[in-house]
Amino acid sequence: MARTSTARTEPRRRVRGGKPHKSQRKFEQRRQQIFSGALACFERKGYHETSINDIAEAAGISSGLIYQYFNDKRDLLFQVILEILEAYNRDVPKALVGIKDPITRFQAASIAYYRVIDHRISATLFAYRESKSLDPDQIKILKTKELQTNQMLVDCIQDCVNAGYFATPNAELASYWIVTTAHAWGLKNWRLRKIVSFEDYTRQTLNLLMNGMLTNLGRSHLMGHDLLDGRPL
Amino acid sequence: MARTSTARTEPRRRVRGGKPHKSQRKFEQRRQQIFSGALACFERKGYHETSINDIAEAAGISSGLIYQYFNDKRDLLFQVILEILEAYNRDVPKALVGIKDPITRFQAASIAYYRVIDHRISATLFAYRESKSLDPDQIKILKTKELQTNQMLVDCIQDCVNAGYFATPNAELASYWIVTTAHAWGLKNWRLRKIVSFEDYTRQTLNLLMNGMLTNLGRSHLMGHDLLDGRPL
Amino acid sequence: MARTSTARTEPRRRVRGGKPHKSQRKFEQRRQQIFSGALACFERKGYHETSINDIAEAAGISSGLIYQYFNDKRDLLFQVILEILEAYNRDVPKALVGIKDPITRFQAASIAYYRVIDHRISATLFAYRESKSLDPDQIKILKTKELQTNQMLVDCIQDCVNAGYFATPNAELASYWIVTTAHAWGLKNWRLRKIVSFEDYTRQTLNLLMNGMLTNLGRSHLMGHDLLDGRPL
Amino acid sequence: MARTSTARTEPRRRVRGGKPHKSQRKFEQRRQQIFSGALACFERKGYHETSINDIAEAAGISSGLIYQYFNDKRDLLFQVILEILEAYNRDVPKALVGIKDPITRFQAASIAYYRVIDHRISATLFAYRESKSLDPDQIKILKTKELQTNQMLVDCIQDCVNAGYFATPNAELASYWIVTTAHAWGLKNWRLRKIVSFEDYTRQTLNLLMNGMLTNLGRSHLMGHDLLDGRPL
DNA sequence: AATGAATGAGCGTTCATTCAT
DNA sequence: AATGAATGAACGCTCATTCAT
Repeated sequence: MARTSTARTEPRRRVRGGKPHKSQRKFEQRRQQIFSGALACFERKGYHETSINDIAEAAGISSGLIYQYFNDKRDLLFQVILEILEAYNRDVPKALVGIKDPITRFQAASIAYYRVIDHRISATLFAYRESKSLDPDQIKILKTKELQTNQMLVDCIQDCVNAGYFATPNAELASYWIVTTAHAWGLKNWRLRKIVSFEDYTRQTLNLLMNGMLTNLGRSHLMGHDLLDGRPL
Repeated sequence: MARTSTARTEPRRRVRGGKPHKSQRKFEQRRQQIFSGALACFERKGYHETSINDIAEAAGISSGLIYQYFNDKRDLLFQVILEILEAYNRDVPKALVGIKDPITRFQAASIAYYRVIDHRISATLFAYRESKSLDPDQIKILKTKELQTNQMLVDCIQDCVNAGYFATPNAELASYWIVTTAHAWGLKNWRLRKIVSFEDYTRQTLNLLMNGMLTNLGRSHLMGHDLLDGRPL
Repeated sequence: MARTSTARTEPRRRVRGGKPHKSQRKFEQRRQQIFSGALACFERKGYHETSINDIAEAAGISSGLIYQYFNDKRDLLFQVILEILEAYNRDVPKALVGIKDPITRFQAASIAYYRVIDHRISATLFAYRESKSLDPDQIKILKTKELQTNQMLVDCIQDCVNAGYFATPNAELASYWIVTTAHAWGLKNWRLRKIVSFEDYTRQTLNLLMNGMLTNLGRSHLMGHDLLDGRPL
Repeated sequence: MARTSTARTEPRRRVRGGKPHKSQRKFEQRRQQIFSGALACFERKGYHETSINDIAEAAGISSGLIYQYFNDKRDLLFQVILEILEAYNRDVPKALVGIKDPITRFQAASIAYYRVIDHRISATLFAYRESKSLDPDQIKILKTKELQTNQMLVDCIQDCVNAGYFATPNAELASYWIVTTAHAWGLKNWRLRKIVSFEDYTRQTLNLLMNGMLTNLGRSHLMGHDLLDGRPL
């Protein structure tokens, strides 16, 4: 009866030993439906103010059905936040495909990170706000996921350091400068968007950060193919 | 039942036209008691998970009494967050007293800002998380309050720009670099504290940001009295 | 959050560290009110078919209040059954006050036992039916309580055996003959009451059981003061 | 939605005028499957705690299919209890086949009754517990069924009385002594099995009861072929 | 000023039952 | 014949808020 506080991910159907669905397709579709409904509600009203019925309504289904796809409301919250973080994890590497030059890779990764935040500002805010409501095991998973994303930035920075382009004593700290300023675009968007455009914010902030990290070698290496020079980002 | 969406601040006693307190002193004391209890609970468990009874118990009073000092639970939340922001507003100016040099003022203000965050990390996290639960009017007030604090930084930066020490096209954006990296120390403290000390974080991050803003004039002016050079911050 | 499956008895108020009630009297009164309402509902409709709202209504209070006196519905069930068993425990000893003769004591105890069942037939049925719904710890407590009551009968029987009046190899088994025939009056009352009166049932059944246990000494000792001889029981 | 309070027994297929089954055999097989699953669940967890899905899973079929064999969950409960009572009805007569002597018949019937309870203790407990959940019409049917079984004992006793072996004013009451003590073996098994074996319980209890009923004629008639004398029951 | 008993709306969750496939 | 996805009413329980004391 008592649920141990493990970070359950599987929908109940599976858990309870039911057979797999006839149609995995239909199953995933429904899941997405609920996901979208839940995300929309959570973003708008927050986790606690959203009732299961709100979600059901937003998803166009009955409330009971949700429990065939998610263990409980908290599980749904977890899944939704996880999905947001995984989107980060998916988008950043995509931006690096085919890019060889270390500094360009760093710039591309950073811009991608800024962009993914910009595209999902309210989802990002929501993830910041509501993670606290999860149980410790789930939070640990989210943190791990976040560190994975950050690691991609850390790797880019370390490559620049190894190539002699960046001089920064702590690559992970440096990665947090990117992460932090990206998130800041979301967290303080209510004000920032009134004083700079997304492009300007990205350009100026990245320039500032790179300025502080570049060696002379890096600075001269960069000339001619700085991603931040070209007009459209 | 129906809540009008005014950002009520006054305790009910006043509102209802009751007589003034025999002892304003006693009144403030009680208020503080409730404040402290509420903040402690909110930080630990979050707003929604905290019940009025939790707060009453933490404050050592009865639950009913809370309603003589605050209109409702949300009002209490509002006051508590307001108090946190006001602490920022109080501490930063204190650090500037007697300092004349623009760059030193900027550094002192920034360090003060970092420090106030560091001293109240969980309160800061809490304010970030729970502001969403307030009603629009209350949120507007908080934003105004936040802009006031930021304005102090903006002013410092603008003074540096005017003196020819900083070259930065947008002083408010620059102030956000301070604000967001300071907040980041709180928001990502779970990870950052494992890779840098508060002092190192502050020193390195401020150095980075200044590096990108200083003019040559500023750079030479700074020599000899850079707050970030002396060992203890 | 997760409640461990201990057999809680105390009302929540006390448990949660609240201060004791101003008026213990009022508290007990309310508790009794809920008790009576719950027992009435449980007897009539069974535990599962009874909703908390049914009980609240029967008790003339609001549903929420129940949770200030009982931990949950199951706790209420437990308390109610416990109360029933304790009534057995109270009534049987009363019947023995001042009686010295072993056989008379045995008869008096048995009659008392039969009587207490007869007076609370539906409560007895209810206890039989619903104990299964309790958690193991609570069931253990009930079993202990039941054994305490039985022990009084065992003692009476053993005294008779020691005095040479009864010859029965197993006093506890013999006590169960009393207990089960008494319970049978409740369990099969729907039929038994159509073929014998309570008095006749008691008289005939006890006579039968004693017949099988009495020694010749016991039989002659009994003459002249057999409780089962006098007309009114 | 509105349930008419008839004691429906027939599976829906029949009711709705569907064609007869290709294979009555298959039909009965399925029915048994569901029966077994339901009984297993009901005994272990009780009626209310068992969900239709539990039963479906235990029976290895889908939940929907149950409704082609039973009207609703209550109907299934009814059938299962009915089946338990019918097992009593089947087993007791079997024990009497070929036996002529009245007292021996009585003994054989009684032992058979004790035995059938012993073999299905948890089913017996379950029937006691859950009958309350049925509707009045269904309960009436169960009572009738129970009286039928009892009647076999009554007949045996009456035969003994008619033959002058037993002196007991009320044969049905006497039959209840058997029934009651047999059921007691189930109801109080948690304790009784710790103080006597099934054989000892049966032997001692039956001896006790017979002692009280036998006439001198009966007593001398019994000599030499008392079923309770031989070692193995 | 202070208490805490009392309320009752509202929540998350379950599950018997239906029905399209 | 058989499935299991879908429904939605109903439950146990919580807690902000009120108010008699």
